[in-house]
Amino acid sequence: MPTIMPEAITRRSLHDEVVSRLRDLIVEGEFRPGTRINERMLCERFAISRTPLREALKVLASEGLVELTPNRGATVATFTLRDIEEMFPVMGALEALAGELACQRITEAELAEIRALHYQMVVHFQKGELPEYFHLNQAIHEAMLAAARNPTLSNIFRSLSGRVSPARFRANMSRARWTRAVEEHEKILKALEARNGPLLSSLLKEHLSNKGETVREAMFAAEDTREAVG
Amino acid sequence: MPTIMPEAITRRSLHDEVVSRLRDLIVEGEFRPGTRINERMLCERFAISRTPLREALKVLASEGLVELTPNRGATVATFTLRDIEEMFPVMGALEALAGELACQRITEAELAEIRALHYQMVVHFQKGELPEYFHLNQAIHEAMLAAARNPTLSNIFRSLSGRVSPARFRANMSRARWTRAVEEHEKILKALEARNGPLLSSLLKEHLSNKGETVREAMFAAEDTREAVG
DNA sequence: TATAATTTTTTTGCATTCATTATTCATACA
DNA sequence: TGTATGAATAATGAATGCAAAAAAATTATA
Repeated sequence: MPTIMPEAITRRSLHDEVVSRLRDLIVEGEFRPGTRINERMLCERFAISRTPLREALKVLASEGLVELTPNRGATVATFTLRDIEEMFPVMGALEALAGELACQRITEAELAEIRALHYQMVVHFQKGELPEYFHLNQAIHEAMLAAARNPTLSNIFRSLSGRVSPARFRANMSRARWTRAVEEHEKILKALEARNGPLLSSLLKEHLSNKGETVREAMFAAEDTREAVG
Repeated sequence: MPTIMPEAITRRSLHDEVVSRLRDLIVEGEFRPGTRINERMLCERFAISRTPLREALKVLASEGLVELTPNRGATVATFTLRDIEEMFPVMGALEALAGELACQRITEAELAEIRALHYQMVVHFQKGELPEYFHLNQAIHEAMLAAARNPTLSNIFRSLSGRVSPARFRANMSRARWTRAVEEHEKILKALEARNGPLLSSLLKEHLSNKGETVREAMFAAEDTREAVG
């Protein structure tokens, strides 16, 4: 990944632009898992030719957000229960590492930032504002990854996280799970403040495992109402 | 990843073929880090047009093997010391997870296979045959990943591993490091046989950390001889 | 001679076109 | 009526063509 330089004029090529736009469409749920992607249709929508679109599709395929079948085109990737069960332990391991590194490297300023995000998140929890909660939740995890000072780790985690987003975005949480998630975040913050790497590490692993369970449940619920996530 | 069905005829599209061929050229060192990739040249070499080639380059860029600069084309990705320092802890965390999962799930047959690979690898070590050693080493790690039964994990690890391969491929090891690596592998095998997840996990983390050190050293050496790895 | 400016060449980015492969629809047949 | 076969249509895969940008080469100038 190219580092973004200050002052540098960011000239994005068309296919690059298409990649992020398409990614958003998928992650934010307009293109649901399983949907067939018609090239002509998207070309008209973005007012571009097929060449950059096809290049973008290849990239998204290698990221795992779309599936390409030879001569049959692209579909938005579908996740089976199995896929979810595979992904969360991996994300757990990655975030556990991030936590350990963050404990060694985090600055007071970064910690203060995370603390602020945390308590703002708690407010949204108390008001029952799920989308806002999600947003801050993600911001906290991002901030911790940033504090780990390992862009490679961040990128891989973000990519995985992006792949589950289409499922998570539409997943409701039971109040019980939600409460528990907030409690876990409380402990995570304390461990980070104490720079207790091993503890933070195991808390994060546990936390991600529970997140996985939440998405699992949501997928079951979705299946019942014929709104399959994947 | 599409499941391979029995009887199904696997038809690879051109760009897909190009992706793996180009990847091999990079990983096996024919295209060294930093080399500019000329589209016309590669088109002639593969006897294809620019379209599938460009699609392949986009994919390899998203895998991190090549770097694309707008209007300036592609170069084989270069790794700084810093990149290496970032990647190995991540690979360590991933393989540690793989080890834990493998302890839970590995079959006797798989274990026997790994054992066989291990002792064959030791033979190559004793004969000082580095390429063969590398090959078996990789096979062992692959087999353990397979035993973890988590294709998502395997894919991510493989992708990362592929990114460092261009560096590792050309890295020599001191006899001391090599001896130590073999000793570590011995312990790893024992832990796997004992299904001792936590032990295996920490051994692998340590092992990967040492691998990182080895590559680091090799990079320094390469820099000295004006043969920069990246 | 060294440097700057300008022209030429090369290379990249994207659109378009052509060929091949799926899919759909209509027809024939049991 | 339901299935099978074949033609028509649409979609994908890859090659070519064209415009813009970058690199190289040439000329002009101090």
